[in-house]
Amino acid sequence: MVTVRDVARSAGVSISTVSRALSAPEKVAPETRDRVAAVAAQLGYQPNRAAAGLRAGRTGALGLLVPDLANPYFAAVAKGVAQRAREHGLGVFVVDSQEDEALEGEVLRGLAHQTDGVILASPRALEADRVAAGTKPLVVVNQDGPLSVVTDAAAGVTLALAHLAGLGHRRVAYVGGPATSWSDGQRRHALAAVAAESGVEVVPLGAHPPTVEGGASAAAEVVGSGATAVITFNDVVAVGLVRAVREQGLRVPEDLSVVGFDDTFLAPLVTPALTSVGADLREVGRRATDLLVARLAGELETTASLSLPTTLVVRESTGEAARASL
Amino acid sequence: MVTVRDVARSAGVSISTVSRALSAPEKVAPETRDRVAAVAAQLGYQPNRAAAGLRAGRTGALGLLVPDLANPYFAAVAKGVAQRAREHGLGVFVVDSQEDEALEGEVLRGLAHQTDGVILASPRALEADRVAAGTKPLVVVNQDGPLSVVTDAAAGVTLALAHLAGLGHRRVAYVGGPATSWSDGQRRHALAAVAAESGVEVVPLGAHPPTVEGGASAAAEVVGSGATAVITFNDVVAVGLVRAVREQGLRVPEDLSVVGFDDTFLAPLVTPALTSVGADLREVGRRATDLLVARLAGELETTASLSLPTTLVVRESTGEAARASL
DNA sequence: GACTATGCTGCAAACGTTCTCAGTCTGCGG
DNA sequence: CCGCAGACTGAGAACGTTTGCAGCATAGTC
Repeated sequence: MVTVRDVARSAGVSISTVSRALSAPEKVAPETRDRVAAVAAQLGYQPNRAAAGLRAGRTGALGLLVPDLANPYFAAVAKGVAQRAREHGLGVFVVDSQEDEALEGEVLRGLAHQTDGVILASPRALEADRVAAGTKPLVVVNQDGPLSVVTDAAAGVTLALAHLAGLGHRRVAYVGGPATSWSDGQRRHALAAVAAESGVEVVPLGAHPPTVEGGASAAAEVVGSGATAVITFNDVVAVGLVRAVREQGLRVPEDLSVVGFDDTFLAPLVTPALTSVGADLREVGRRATDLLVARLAGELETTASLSLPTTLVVRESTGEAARASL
Repeated sequence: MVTVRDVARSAGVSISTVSRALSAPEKVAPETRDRVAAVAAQLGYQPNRAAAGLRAGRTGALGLLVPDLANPYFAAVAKGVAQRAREHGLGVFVVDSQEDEALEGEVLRGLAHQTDGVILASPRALEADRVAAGTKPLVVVNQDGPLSVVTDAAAGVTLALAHLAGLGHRRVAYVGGPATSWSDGQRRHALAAVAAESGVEVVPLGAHPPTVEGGASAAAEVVGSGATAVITFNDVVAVGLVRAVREQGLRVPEDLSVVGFDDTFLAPLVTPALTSVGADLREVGRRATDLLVARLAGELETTASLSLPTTLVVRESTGEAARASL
């Protein structure tokens, strides 16, 4: 492995100069800088990040904690983070906590010690552990925190309700996600607040797992609620719900309009294609990264919150309310 | 930040002893070890990986290069890697090359210098760059290499063809993926080899992008081929194809049977649910990680290949061949 | 009782950087 | 011609850990 010493020897300068030439070019004479750069390139020198980090006190990497990498939602966020981090010249340590809350705290502490800062994309509220992350900056996604990036749930549900109201729906059910989900809470809250002014009655239903099975298990409840339209916690739940109500002989959207959430790539692929409230999750990842980087550079107060807009993508799963109720 | 010195002072031993107590417990007296462990725990000591890596010559992290984290295929592999790496006490540096081949080489070199080894999940053949990764062990997924984990494409297409033959299909098209894809080549090869003995005529079609649009663009070619069944490069292509042929008034599976590949979580969710040739991609990630770890521990020859079984999951998109041809 | 294993511990040198500090050299004003 | 500012460079100490080597008991062997 070629080190800074090799470059120095080969360029006929000291290691200090090599270091400066590469990381603080303005502090070195132009011709020296060029010579060093040329030699470094020729030798294929790659600075040892560990060593640099050790001395400089920063690791050049940031941590990303997600509950499930295989979930398209988090995958999209992760992609945004990975992408932007690379642009900033930072590495990304990704940890999949496998939805395990206990693991999450432990992993968070571990991550904090080998990164410059952490992005926490877990939907679970982890007040205690977040504090335990210690002195390292922590950016949370779709959750409350000193540094946070959230998607505008209120705007999202407002759009969805307006859309449904425009189609003549007067009674809309909401199939919620896990009770521990911050986003679920935000949506329920927003739904209650917005319902009145959009002239729609909202029927909040119980918590269901954010899976196909969760959606299926909510079918009976939805049908029994007398709603002509339903908003679900996410697209996967919507798919499960659609499938289950179809098996009961109901048609979507003729008998029941369904609005998904997150507008994952799943939404346009299923039949009927899902109308879904979405946000650019990749952008969420990018902005979270930017926020963290800015904080690391000291360009930021210790607290900053960013709300990203949501959109409603209308597809085939929503239509006119044909009947007063089911 | 609490260092090994703090623990040493607090436990009344030297830093060497602390280091040994934590990383080579058998070399230290039981009571000393316990005292050190207790103090370390109490102080919340977390070893600085960068420093440890610097001295020991290993970073305690491995690199994972994927072309697209948001692609369920790679997301599943990544999850397996992340999961198993954590079990081994290793970190994972994830880089998303964004399908950019040029970037891939550069990134690979960069990764090699800040990890102990790299898992390359790119479908593109990168002979030159893989060599450039240098001395660090490299495990490739679904590609040729000294260290590799592949899914058994031959077994997969055999299963698919047998299934289709059993349904009476005599002419089966294959909608291929990118020409640079190693997996695509393997499948074409296997299809040609297996066709004869299964009594099915295989019509290999051109290369298409591995996207919904790619599937749609293949529709005309498929219909024109006179095949009653088609095997696609992956599930997403299958979805696009199904959609496009339906718009031409054909029914799936009545008029055309469709077999996807990879059996991603998409397959059961679309309508009709896709019959798909699958492999446990998470397991692929896990085994790749194990392979790399074994190699790092020196328990392995410099070359080792692992082939994981594939299965055929029969769903709704395949059925009896009703007509001799379209 | 001396000598040698044996088990445990501490000292100090690395690992490859960054960064402070103290030079050295040039050019310029006095 | 001297002094001094300014631009650049080099020596060397740190960063936190691992690890070879040596020291030192203790116990075992003759």
